[in-house]
Parts: sequence; C-alpha cells; structure tokens
Amino acid sequence: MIDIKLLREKPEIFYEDMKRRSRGDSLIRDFFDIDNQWKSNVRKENDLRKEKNTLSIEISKLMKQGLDTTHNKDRVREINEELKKIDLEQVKIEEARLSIVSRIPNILHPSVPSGVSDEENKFIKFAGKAKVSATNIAEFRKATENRGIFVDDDVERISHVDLMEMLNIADIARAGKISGARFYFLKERLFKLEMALVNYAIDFLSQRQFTVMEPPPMINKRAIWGATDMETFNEAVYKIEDEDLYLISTSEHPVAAMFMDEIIESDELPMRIAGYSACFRKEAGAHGKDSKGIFRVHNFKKVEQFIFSREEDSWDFHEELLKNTEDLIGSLEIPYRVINVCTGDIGSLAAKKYDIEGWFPVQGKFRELASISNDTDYQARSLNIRYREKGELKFAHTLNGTAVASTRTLVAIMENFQNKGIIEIPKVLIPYTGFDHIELNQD
RNA sequence: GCGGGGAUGGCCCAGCGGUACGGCGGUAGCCUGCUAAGCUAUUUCUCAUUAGAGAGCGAGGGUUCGAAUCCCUCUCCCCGCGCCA
Repeated sequence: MIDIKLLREKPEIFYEDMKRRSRGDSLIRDFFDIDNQWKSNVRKENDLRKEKNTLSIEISKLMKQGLDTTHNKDRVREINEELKKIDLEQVKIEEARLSIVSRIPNILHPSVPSGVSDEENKFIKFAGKAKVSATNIAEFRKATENRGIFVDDDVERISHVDLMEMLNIADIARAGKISGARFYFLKERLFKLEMALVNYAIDFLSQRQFTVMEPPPMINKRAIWGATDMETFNEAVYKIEDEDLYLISTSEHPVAAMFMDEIIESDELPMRIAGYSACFRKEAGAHGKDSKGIFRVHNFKKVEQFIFSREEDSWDFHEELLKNTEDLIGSLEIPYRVINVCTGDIGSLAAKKYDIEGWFPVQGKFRELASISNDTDYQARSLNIRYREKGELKFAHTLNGTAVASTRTLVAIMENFQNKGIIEIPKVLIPYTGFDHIELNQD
C-alpha cells in the first residue's frame, strides 16, 4: 500500500507516476473526492462525540446530586441515532477509499523504463553462450541487442514435452486424468534432478548469509492481501473452501508476512531469508499459453530469496539479489539475459524489477526464469512491518527474487542440455544428483 | 476436540460500569569539568493544526446516558487432558 500521508501532501508525485504508467489521473482524483467526504464526516462525528462526552459527564454529576437526568439522556440518544447514520456512511466510504488506495501502485524508481508492454522492457546484459539454430538467429540478435554470444546449433533439438515422453521421465497424461491440465508426475531421474536443483540452490544461498526455511504453504486472508497485489491474487491464488486459508503462489508471501505487525530492531537488519516451498498458481490469465508439458503449471517448487532491509539500503540489496540469481543460473550454464522491466509490465508492488530470462533453444526465445523486485516500503506498509532506529519507527523495505523455480529450470536444462537423445546434467548439479545424464527410464 | 488461564501505546503491567495507573525504553530540555545518576516534559492514530477535539484496551456485535470493565460470537497465545504422522 502507498503512504496516504504522502499522497495528501505531495499528490504531484503520484500524478507523475501514473502518467509514466500511461494510466491517467482518475484513480488519484477519485481518492481526493472520497477522502474529502471522509474528512467532513470525521469532523461531524467528532463534534457529536464531543457533545455526547460532555453530556455523559454531566449526567454522572447530576446523579451524584440526585438531580433529574432525563433531558441529557434523551439528547444522548438523539446523538447516538445521528452517529449511527454517519457511521454507516463512513464504513462505506472507508471501504471505497481502501479499494482505491490499494489500487494505487508503488512509486517507480527513476531508472524504470517507460513502456506499454513487455516489448519495451530494457535489455541490460547477456551472459553465457547460447546455442542458436539458423532460423532463430535474427530473433536472438534482436533480443540481445547484438551483444549475445552464440554458436550455431547444428543438433536436432526436440521439445521438452517430446523428450520427457521419449525418455519416460514424466507422465502428463495420467496427471491430466486425476488433476487436469497443467499438472505432472515427474519420474525417476527427472524427479531426482528437481530435488538436486532445490538442494543446490539452498546450499548456494546458505553460503551467502541467507537463513533457509520452509514456510507454511497456506496463509490467511490478512497475510495474503498484505503480501500480494490484486492482480496476483485474482490470477494466481487458490482458496481453501470454508477456511480462511489460501494456497501460496510463492514463498515470498509467507516469508514477507512472517513479520506482520512486528517491530524489528534495526541492528537485526538486513535479514536475508531463503524460502523453499511448493507454489500453487491458478494461471487464470494464461488460457492456451504454454499448455503442453511442464513449462507453465499449477504447482512447482521454488527457492526464493527475500530481504528485509533499512530504507536507505534496499537499492544495494536489489543489485545483490540480482547478482545471486545471475551467479546461480550462470553456474547451471544456462545462457540468460537480464532485463529492466518497463512501466507497463512491472505490476503494482515493485518500484523496480529485473527479470532474468533463460535462452530456450527449442522455443527459440528467451523466457522468464527469475524475477527480482524491490518493493520498497509498499509491501511492508500493507503488512505493518516496521523497524526501530534511534527510537523512530519506520516501515521496512522488502525485496524478493527467485533463486530457482523447479519446472521452468528443468525445461531450460532439457532444452539446452539434450544431446543425442539423452540429457546431460549441469556440472554443478552432479554432486547432488549422483548421475551425469538422464537416459531412457526402463521402469 | 474438552477444560482452565490470557491478549491494554515500542516493551512490561494496573484498572474489572463514570474522562486509560505506574514502570522500563525512546526523544527533548535542565543539571554536572566528562560519564553515570538525578530532575522536568513528551511518547499511538485521526481531524484541525493557533488553541483544541476525537478515537484507541485481540476482532466483531449487544446492553447502557456512559463499556478496558457486563453479555454474545470469533481469532490467536499459554497450561493440562484426549487424538494423531
């Protein structure tokens, strides 16, 4: 949530921000309309309550003297009627105001590029060496602004969907039978590779000062509303029937909400936390997209980096998170590019967001593998997470970034590391898998 | 699931129908050669910002002229019992 005080004091900041997002003024103007109504009601209520309090004290005095109090009591009853009316109105106004305020996005960092769609995300860098087939070279060059390093790919590559079937390492059809589309059974070495990826990422972050943990996979409404934005909530979040519980779509949410309503001593900051969890996503807005295989699924595993920081440090930590994920994906030998996500694609929580997109040689394009955001104080304000510095309470800054997302990274490995019908294992993972390739599963 | 206890400003804690007690910590000032101690004021949110006013005692209802206090519903925590991977 944004800072209402700041909005009242410096509305021009928000008008300017909405302009950069090409979203128009109406949301901000609606806020002031309704906020003025709210203020005028508060004044009315305060006046009435003042009169009521005065009368109440008088009643107590009159009673002690044994005098008549009916006149005062009648007036208080009248006031109560009036208060009830205004209060009813005020509840509605507050609801409406909250729904407006919660739709006002975070204030963007100046370095966020302006743009309407993901087409205008800004290329930052490329790393690795991509295998690019002749038909995809133009696309690759464009996507890396001619700075991508690649070799001509003469190997005949097949999609991860076909590869999984050929090697008998996943069962999508039976998952469909019992659960529906976008579910999967992972079998044998592909399953072990997933476990290896997760364990590798956990060890990787342990060595970089992260406290590793597994959070609850379901959280209540207050926590999820505080941690997420409406878009994610509507498109991703599953609700548990008859319970105040929601399945998490990322461990970012329980980890962020972990310190809800708490005050952190400033010498405990920064707190680096790595959360590992299953992630459940409805994928409501993705009908027809990536409908085959395990690229886009309702459930996957993810290791997520999270940092609570002081307000003045968060931009440094944003770069640190990016570097961690780059080092991690780089160590897996997956070629990738980093982009600075533009105003039209960034969503409402983040003040700035980097995406790391891996090169998928079969699809012939870069696809998102990781997303690294600085939410500044926006998420912490909704969750009421503060820290104390020299006796002053401030909202913490929160940052999050993917370390590794299981299924998508598996697809990246399957597309990049297939070799004459087998899948080679990235070197750093071999100590975790105990094997160096995946061949036909005979079971 | 059953019984008992609890939730009060940043923290601790009193109040148990008549304007929220006190301590600790924080901040500002005074005092002191310095430090410590001591003294004074202040400490949440909202409206108005000049004086001032209102709200707030886990959440939501109710009774009452008046509720932290009484009644109902719910949430979470602690202790015991039961069940359980």
